Amino acid sequence: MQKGSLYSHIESKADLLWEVAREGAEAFHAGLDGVADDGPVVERIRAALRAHLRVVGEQLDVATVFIREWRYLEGERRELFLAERRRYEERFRSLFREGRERGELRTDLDDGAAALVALSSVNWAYTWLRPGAETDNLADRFTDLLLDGMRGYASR
Amino acid sequence: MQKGSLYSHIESKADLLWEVAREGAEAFHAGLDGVADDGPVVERIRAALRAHLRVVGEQLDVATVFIREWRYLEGERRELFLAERRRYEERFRSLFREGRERGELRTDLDDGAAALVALSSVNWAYTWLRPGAETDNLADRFTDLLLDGMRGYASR
DNA sequence: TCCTGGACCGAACGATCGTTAGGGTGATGG
DNA sequence: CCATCACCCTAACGATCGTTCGGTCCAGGA
Repeated sequence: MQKGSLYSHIESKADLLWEVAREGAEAFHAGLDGVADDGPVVERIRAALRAHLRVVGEQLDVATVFIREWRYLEGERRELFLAERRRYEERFRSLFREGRERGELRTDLDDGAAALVALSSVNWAYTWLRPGAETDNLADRFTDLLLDGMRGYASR
Repeated sequence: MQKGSLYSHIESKADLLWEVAREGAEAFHAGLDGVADDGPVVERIRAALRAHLRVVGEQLDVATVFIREWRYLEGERRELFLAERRRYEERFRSLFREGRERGELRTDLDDGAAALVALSSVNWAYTWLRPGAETDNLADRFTDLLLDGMRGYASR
């Protein structure tokens, strides 16, 4: 397709970015929607990381916009997107908070830092993950590392 | 400064990118050079994460090139840079490997995954860290989370 | 069958980008 | 005091980018 032909599908480049950004928000939130809202928090965290990495692996371009390229949004759209993004991060964080409150995670857990480290790990994957690669195993390795840590042995 | 004036300092935009990329490699490797090569591995990991985050906080633009923008390098420079970057990651990984071999970290540790998660966490900071912000505390929070994990209590 | 509409092409537009050239300014040192 | 040099400016160039427009092609419906 020639560059000009694109404009029978979109209104402007900014519009296209906005559409892809919304598609990304939808995909990532839909991933979290598939995570049970009860049961062991540890398994819900695993499911959330799997869902996130799955979107990155299966919709790499959309994920790239949601993760990084959204910052070229302008005006009100930027604010609307940021609200969705903060909501996504908050949904993650509340997983860790709930785990701490229920005693399934350390009672001294800094859930903000925990969500940040977990999301950093899976976000960064958009820079190196091959499109279409298998991601569930990777997500599980991340989950085990984050939950059990690197030293000593954990309770599992 | 007007854009044209820049060219009394550089040869081309590509040259500038190359210079900043090398400056980044130097800064990050210098950070690791400041980490002791003996003593408790756990403290060396802490020092390495501190050093990395310090570069991100103090030289955000240089760090951004080292972490992400290097991919616009072309030809041989790209290969040279990638070798330096791989070496940096390998230096990190060898920390975790040594920790495992010495029994200071889990004997079943996947040191590749460990280095990936640790570096992802600190790399991602270039997207949100405020330039000049204090980073040592943050690095310590990351270190504790990664080493001790999120569930149960660890040996410290 | 013809007509319509959607998808794409090809060429062009103005704006921006990377770069060059020529010139001005101000500090430094012989 | 003048020459020099580093540093920056302005103006312009060609290339690329985002966008528009007229036209072609083709599938589906009347």
